[in-house]
Amino acid sequence: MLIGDLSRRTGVSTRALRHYEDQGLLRPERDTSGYRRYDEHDITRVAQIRTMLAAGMNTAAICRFLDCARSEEDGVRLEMCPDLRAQLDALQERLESESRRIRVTQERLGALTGC
DNA sequence: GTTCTAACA
DNA sequence: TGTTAGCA
Repeated sequence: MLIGDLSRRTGVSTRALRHYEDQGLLRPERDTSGYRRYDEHDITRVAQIRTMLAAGMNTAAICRFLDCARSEEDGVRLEMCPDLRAQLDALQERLESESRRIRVTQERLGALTGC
């Protein structure tokens, strides 16, 4: 299928699909016209990418661990390995650090407004 | 009409 | 990521 078809079937813009390719997340074939050709497998692949992005992973991490993704009935799951475990733990720590920073800012704002 | 690359009022 | 330009 062409990029337009994949875009419609996944709800992801053609711009984003090309970007994912630039980031090494997708490697579509090219026909004689230079048009990208995708297969059914790419549909689940895009879904996995979206799920991983939504979970806070950057494209570099997704590129490294996309093959660990498993699409099941209830959603996408990652097959854990020590390396991936470390990556996700580090991400979790950054997220918690940000949460604390936001909380402190909220408290300062509260003190500022007397609330 | 669709895709491609490149670039940004 | 959107959008637009100029092609094929």
